[in-house]
Amino acid sequence: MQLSARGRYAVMAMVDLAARAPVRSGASSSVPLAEIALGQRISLAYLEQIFCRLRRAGLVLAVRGPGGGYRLARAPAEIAIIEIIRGSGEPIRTTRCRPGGLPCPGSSPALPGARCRTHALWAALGHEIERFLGSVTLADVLAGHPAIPAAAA
Amino acid sequence: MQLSARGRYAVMAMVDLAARAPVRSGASSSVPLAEIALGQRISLAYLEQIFCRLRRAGLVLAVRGPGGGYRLARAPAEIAIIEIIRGSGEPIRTTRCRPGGLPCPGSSPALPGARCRTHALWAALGHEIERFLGSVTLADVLAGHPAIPAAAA
DNA sequence: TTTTTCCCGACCGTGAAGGTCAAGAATTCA
DNA sequence: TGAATTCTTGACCTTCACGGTCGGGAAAAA
Repeated sequence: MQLSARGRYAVMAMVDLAARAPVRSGASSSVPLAEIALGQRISLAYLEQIFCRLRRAGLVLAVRGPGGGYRLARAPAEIAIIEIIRGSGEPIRTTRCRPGGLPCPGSSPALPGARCRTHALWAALGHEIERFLGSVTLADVLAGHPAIPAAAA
Repeated sequence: MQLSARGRYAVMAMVDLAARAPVRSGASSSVPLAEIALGQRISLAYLEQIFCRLRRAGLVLAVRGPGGGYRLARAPAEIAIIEIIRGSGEPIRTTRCRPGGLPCPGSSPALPGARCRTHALWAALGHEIERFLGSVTLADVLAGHPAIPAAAA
């Protein structure tokens, strides 16, 4: 059970972006990737890949040319962490069962729906993860109390 | 974010073992791995690796020789899924931050505790996953309603 | 003493994660 | 206009851990 670097980097970079944006002079100015790469110690080339996906997911806006960079497409409080992880192309995979009602690899033919006995468990785990990451926003992380909603739940 | 095969196989095999045990004639008889391997379509050699770990974790008991095999060390209701996953040696890794209070790779020196801003988020996610998997037992999965405690929470 | 089963370390191939490179396109400023 | 800056994109490469095999052993029962 592990989170890959891409999803983690994506969230780290978005947090960094959100943190830098308000400091700028202009209200709607953008932050170049080079700055974030430096701050988060992520290679610029790799970060470009990630932001390309985030842009296509509609989470950030790109501005080219001198003085350009990236901006959040929405307010930090309106962006859930799950959106960033999904937007980065990182899948939440808890099963390897085939989709579309096909029988799971380990299922016995006698079982109802040809689902393996553990299928519901993995599905529930996936939902639980998505529920949690959907309940935390960029603003929460920035404010430094992302654990609160989880502990309270 | 994905669960590796080892942890998943471990749980599948334990469920299978728990399901087969009551069917046996003797009350405390054991199930040979070959049977489980066949039922779950997992290679016997790989399954042996996994059960070796589960045994060392104290989750199953091994009996050698003809008529031997494995038995659950405890009642299904007393075995939480998280124990199986931990016992199989699968780590729940949501961060890559260095342990022991060392600064996270991406942390800015100005941040308190030299923790990256997303550290608390990943830690909370890890706790959430462990909480869920700790709330479901082998008996729940066998009974077929492992999703209930999650949905209710 | 043979069979069955667990025990365990060594080994290996593959796929995907993680990361680099290079060429290009849009935009701004001098 | 042209040069600098920054995003855009696809192709490419490298490493490594996962998933899996192999082979020899040891215990226990028949």
